Amino acid sequence: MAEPVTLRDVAQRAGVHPATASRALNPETRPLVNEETARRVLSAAGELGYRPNAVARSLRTKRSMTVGVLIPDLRNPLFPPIVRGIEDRLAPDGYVVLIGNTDLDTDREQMLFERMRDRNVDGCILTTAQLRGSLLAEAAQSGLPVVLANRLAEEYSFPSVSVDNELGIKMVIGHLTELGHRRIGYVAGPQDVSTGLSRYQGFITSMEAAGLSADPDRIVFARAFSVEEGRRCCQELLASRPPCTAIAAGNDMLAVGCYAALDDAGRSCPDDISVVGFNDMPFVDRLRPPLTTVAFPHYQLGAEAAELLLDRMAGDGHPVKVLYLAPHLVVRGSTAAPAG
Amino acid sequence: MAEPVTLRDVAQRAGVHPATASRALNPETRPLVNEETARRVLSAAGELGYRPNAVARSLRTKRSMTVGVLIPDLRNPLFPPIVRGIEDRLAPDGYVVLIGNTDLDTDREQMLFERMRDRNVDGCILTTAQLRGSLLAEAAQSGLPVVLANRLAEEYSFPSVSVDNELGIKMVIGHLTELGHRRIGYVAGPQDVSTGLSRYQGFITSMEAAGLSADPDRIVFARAFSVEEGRRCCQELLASRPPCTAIAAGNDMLAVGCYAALDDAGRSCPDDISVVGFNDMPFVDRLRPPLTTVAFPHYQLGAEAAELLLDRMAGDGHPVKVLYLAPHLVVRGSTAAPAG
DNA sequence: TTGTAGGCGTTATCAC
DNA sequence: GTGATAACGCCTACAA
Repeated sequence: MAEPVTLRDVAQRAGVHPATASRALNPETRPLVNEETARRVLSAAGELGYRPNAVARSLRTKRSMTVGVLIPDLRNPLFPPIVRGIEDRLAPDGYVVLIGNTDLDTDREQMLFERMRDRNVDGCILTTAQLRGSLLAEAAQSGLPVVLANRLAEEYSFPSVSVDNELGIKMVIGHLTELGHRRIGYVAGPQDVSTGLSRYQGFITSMEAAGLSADPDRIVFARAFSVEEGRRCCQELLASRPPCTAIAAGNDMLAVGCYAALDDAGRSCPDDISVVGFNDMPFVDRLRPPLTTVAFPHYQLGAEAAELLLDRMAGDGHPVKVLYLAPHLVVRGSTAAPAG
Repeated sequence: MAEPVTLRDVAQRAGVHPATASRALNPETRPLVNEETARRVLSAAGELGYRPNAVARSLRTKRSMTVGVLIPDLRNPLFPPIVRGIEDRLAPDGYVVLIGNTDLDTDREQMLFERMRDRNVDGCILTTAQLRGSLLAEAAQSGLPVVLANRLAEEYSFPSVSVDNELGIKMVIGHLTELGHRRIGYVAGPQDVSTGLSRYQGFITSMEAAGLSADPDRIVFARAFSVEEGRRCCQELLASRPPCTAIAAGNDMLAVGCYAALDDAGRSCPDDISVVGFNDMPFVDRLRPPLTTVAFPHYQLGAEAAELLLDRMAGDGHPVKVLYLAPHLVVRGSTAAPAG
């Protein structure tokens, strides 16, 4: 196959000691070595096709130039742009991304986090942490640089980037009430995840602020941010009396589930019932009907999280930053004035 | 912060030599050590919360329990299920996944592949290789276990999993001709990628087999598998005379682009023009109109690729396997009989 | 400016 | 069955 070229090989060819070769090859220490010598080393390295062994370097320097990214499920269209934003911000600095899907399963989260730590990652971006899971405790205690993306922690202080969920929901309720809706149902996401909780709280607050009752009969809790759960919850809502004229969903996946339930029940959106989502996932503008939803810049959220992580890893004692991205409402075809 | 527990710490606490502790901790070599001693070591490790340092181990053993996955762009909904399938198949065996988005850019491909090799990955899954790019040459020469997913190599022999693209296109043409279409346009994907090329070839072959002419005026080549390119190509097709009554697209992204171009032009799908995609990406069943397309099991494709890679990494001299998954046509609302 | 030496945490190969 | 030793490839005081 192929014989790996090591620093010794380069040094030998350049006629210098490996230590000198190391210094010449490393931009940081290059000034320490004679220009001419450095040139010889560099060209020897080039000719041999030398690539430093990142593992050996990592063992020595305690830096792996690798970061871990934990997400619930890549198949949720919300996450690909976030991951992409992370990678794009990190790649120019030489980092590479380890990815792990957790399914919001505590054990799996734990396992993946440990595997990443074992591999000496320089930092982690979590979009996955349960509000009070042991993962956050472990992360905090480990001293590993950790940044939260699209999530907030209750009890620990991590840098984070997220959306102003309350504000987003407020926009949703504002839009629906303007259209004339009064009986608004809510499909809430899991309450042990910060996005689920804060949007739910935002719903309650906004409804009350609008002088409407957040009737518990018109609130259903999904066990996961999934299409299937959205469908189930919507079915329940359809049975409530008097019926809702609009449904707000904790995220777009749940909203798509509502579409499915409405189809099943032979109800039309928005003629019979309006539906609003949250996230503005890719392609929801092309659903039938196009989904009215709360948008925020996903890619940028990832990029910002990466930026925070870089700060953190540089360890310049920056204070812990908590960033909020502004949401905005995108009105499309899934909302209309109530029928009556 | 936290003091990392090393093998020496465990050994010391168990009152044995580090080498013995190592043997006791490793299932493979445990039989070599006294049961009682092993027990002591294990419990010492447990009490201290010992986790072996994967980097050090990797330096020594030349295995990193890490595999690299290169894809064009995670934001193309085709890839998340594939990546997920890969991870799920690999995780039980202790592997972790490094991911890289290449945008089909040769330099970026190269860079990411090298970074992964530097980190001593045990293998790579490529869904991204240009047909004749230097990446494949480098991969072949490196001796690193490499598997192709959703791609085929022209000049090298790699294990691979892909769809039978010719067959898929044949189904598309069969469906359209049955509906009565004769003037069928084609939005071809990039020809330097195997999926683009084989589907294009399949189109030509199928058209001829159906006794139709594959008129060059009704074939447009996209420079990328993107919505934007699909839109552009469809615009061109709309200008051809006599006009097509149906458009087949090289993949779903291009088909979505066709939707956009039709919207722009005020043409209706399927009333004015039928559109067919390829891939059955998630959510295309919920587009407006639901997209008729060629489906295949994405998740399973990833899982199979991972399986092939595991074989390869085990190095049991298996012959090179080339796997094809059967496609099937999913007829939805975007196709209908031609207007006239 | 360059060479020497030691060690990062493991595991493999010896001896005992 | 266990301990000693060396080495994986690199970096970095320190000495020259």
